Amino acid sequence: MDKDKILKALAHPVRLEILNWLKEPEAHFSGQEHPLDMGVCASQFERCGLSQSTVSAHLSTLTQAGLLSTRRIGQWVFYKRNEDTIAAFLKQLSQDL
Amino acid sequence: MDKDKILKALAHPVRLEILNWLKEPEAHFSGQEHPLDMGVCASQFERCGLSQSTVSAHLSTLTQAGLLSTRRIGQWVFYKRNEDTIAAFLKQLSQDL
DNA sequence: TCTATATATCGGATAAATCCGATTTACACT
DNA sequence: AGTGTAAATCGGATTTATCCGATATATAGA
Repeated sequence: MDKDKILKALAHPVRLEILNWLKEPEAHFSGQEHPLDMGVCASQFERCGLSQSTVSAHLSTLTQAGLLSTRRIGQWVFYKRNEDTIAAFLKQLSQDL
Repeated sequence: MDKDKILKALAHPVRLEILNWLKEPEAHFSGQEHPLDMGVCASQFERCGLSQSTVSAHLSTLTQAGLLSTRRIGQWVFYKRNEDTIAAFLKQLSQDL
């Protein structure tokens, strides 16, 4: 749990938005072809208005920070929030900050 | 309370360190000439190893984000944590994140 | 008013982050 | 093997952040 890395990952509005969308996948990604319990497909996040490569980089930043977990199924990669890490981070921040 | 601004302000280890030092001024700034209940004098933070101008900029970033409050007394500027904003930020982050 | 000290701001160099289009890699299906 | 789709990576342009030394501003006191 790298606090500095997580804080850097959170310091961008689009990445915050992605995390926020993933709190309620049903509310934001109901149109997805695949069942939502697999996670949300990477391409779905291009709705933020950025290019595929940029979105991929943001997803990577969040994943590297431990905030998202990924699962490849076939040619797709599905993303979910890593609630354990998020909770641990919030707990530590509440103590440290 | 600008959450994005605060997250950006927290995304630097030196600024986190400054906030951390200010949690216990007695423990870290006992050598200060002025009474600590005024706050901690700006120059004290140069112990992070950065130049005066850079430290001033970091303090400004934290202040602009609302995380620090300042008080000028004579030629000195004293800094304190703004616990209200910090608590409000943590509360909102716990809800939003 | 002159000098000394503390802090803020300016100018500019370097480093890091952000973004895109193009390419590569990974996988599925003929 | 060959094609199609999804995602990651590369190369490079632009922007933003970080940092310093030098200068400007603010205050204190002789």
